[in-house]
Amino acid sequence: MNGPSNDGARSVRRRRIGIKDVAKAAGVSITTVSHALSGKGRLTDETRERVRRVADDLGYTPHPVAQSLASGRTGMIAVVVSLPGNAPIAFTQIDYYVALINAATRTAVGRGYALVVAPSTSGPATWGRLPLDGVIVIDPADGDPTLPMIRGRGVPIVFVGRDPNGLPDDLVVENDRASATRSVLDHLVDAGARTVALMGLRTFESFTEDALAAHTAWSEERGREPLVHAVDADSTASAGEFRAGALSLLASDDRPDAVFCLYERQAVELLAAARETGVDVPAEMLVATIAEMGLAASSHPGLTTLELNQDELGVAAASLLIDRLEGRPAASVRDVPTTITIRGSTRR
Amino acid sequence: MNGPSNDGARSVRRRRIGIKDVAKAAGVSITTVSHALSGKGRLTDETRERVRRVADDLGYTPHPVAQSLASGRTGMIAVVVSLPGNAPIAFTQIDYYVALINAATRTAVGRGYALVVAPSTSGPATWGRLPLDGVIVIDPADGDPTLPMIRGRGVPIVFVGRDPNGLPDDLVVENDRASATRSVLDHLVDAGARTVALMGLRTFESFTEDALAAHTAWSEERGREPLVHAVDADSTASAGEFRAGALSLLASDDRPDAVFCLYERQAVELLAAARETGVDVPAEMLVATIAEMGLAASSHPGLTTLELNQDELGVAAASLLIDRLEGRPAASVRDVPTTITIRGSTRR
DNA sequence: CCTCGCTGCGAAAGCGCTTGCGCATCCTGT
DNA sequence: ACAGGATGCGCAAGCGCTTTCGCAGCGAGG
Repeated sequence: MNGPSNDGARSVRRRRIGIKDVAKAAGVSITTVSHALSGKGRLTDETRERVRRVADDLGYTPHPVAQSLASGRTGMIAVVVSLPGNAPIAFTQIDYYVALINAATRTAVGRGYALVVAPSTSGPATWGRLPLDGVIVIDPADGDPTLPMIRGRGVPIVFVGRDPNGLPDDLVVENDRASATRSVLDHLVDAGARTVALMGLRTFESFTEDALAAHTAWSEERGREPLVHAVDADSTASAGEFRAGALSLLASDDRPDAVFCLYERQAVELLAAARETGVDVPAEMLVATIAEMGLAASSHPGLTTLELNQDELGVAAASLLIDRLEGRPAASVRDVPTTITIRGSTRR
Repeated sequence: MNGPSNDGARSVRRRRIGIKDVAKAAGVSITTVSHALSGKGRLTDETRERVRRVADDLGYTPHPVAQSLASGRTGMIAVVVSLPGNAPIAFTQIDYYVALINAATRTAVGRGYALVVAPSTSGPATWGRLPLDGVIVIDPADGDPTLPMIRGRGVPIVFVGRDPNGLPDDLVVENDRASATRSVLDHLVDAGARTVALMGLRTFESFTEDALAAHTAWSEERGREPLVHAVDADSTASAGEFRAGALSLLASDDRPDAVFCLYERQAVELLAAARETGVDVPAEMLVATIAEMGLAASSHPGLTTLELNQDELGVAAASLLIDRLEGRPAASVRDVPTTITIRGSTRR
């Protein structure tokens, strides 16, 4: 912590030391300095090493902005969660997003990129200024006003989950929702269910739509009427709305004996509502949901969950984007497998 | 969305349109375009307006990197939470940080800056590349290896909470912890407490130290031995460690009849431990803590909390930094008041 | 009629780096 | 001994903007 201090008069503001200073000190050209530090060019190991040492001694760090302008690459990628701004819950509260972003961050840093998290509510002030090589958009929502801004940047984008209004050649990382949904429904039947309902939200995201379609097809294959109970709200739904939806399901005439909730908070409220109205889970009703918030393990009974494998999604998204940035060929769509974690809510 | 498409061969990758294109299209020099768009220089309103329209029509957006290099300002500030990397809990889980950062983001964006959140674990890859005008460091921790890196950038820094190893002229936004601590202790006495203990952690942060000192002084003024019960862990403590500390406090010979916990999770565990060992809160023991995680309102009984007013801290931090960046004179330290929210845990 | 100040605009010099290419020098094979 | 390639390094042209400064043109004051 005791840097150089014998710099004569107390420096009003010491000029940043640049590549020219290093060149002068090492007695070489700036080209050579640049090459020495970047590992490019043709230099003897001795020169390379000497330049590096001089640079270190001087405490030289390249000016990132100049570097970016000259090279055309910034080494920065942004990740944004496309949640409605008025959501009663920030994406930081949702384990699913946090884990996914952490995994993406580790991957990006490991490959020499910095990853910044942009607030979902960022406007042009952010999207216009950020010097980005690429963007990861998580759960692109229909009608999100920031999506056109991001697309307008003209940088490569990887979507985690398909953009409902996207182009066919978008780069996408996602789960195979159809088969994931079917695997849950199958599990419920295996666990003894006769009628399996799907609980979602009225305003469908692409995600919800896929699950719905899969449920419909699955039901029809079994010659059953698809039983869907959609709560009248979008994904910004409050606990109260979920609770009301749960109570209405429990009170309905054709109450199903198994429910697959597409939202974890929905399942939690269903559990609470069931306890309140004296419906026993899992004896009278099986409940499964998708792991999002990390609430499933600690609810009573524990909730069987469909795991989307966020870590793998995050790694895949970052890898796909960086491969693309570096011109490496890669498939434009990557499917990440899902798994089911069985807990008390579907164990009789 | 239907840009010019008569560019001969199908554009392999359409060249970004730059200031030169706008200048050509508007029949002026690039200087004039720059001036027109930035509102500087001497131009007739008519020219200004015309250039703006042309720029819009062409869909021109200035290249942020070039802009930064030329102007020397990037319009970006970073915020980082200085939490140990091995913390069992991410800062995104802590309401206090999330609210603070949100407030800072709103303030920054409102003043034309983009604010990026850097992972606390970021290394040189991030800190070297990010083109930053300034940094906000939240809760600088003693020995955090990223702090020197950030200081090394040479950009202005605002600390939320004082850096234990900081310089006297650091820009700091903080609460007056001494008086805040005293106000809580006073409240506990008002609520009927006779002996008030302070529960903290063995490895002290500057925050903890201030509270400790205040508690000691306060106790001595009342002619009492200061009762401190420090849990043997740092702020990365797990629930189990907090629980063990709580049990040991409850079992001690000179069990206090009021406790001020410096960490909210600590208070939650104390409540649980008290229930378990048959100590009634608030009848036999009053408990107060600092609002961090948003758990206080929903515990049983509700926890009386000291509110640090995160929103105001965030706004103040961003404002202070930006004032400094823009050369506006400002005090280097800003105190944000605290408030106490009284709940069941101190209401007899 | 000449000077002066003001107005509207553009030329050009950077900002601090990266990189294509050219120029010596040296080594190798014949 | 000499051509030809390999090697080590530097020149200079950018990257796309901002900003200083200078240059005309013009109206007004003396």
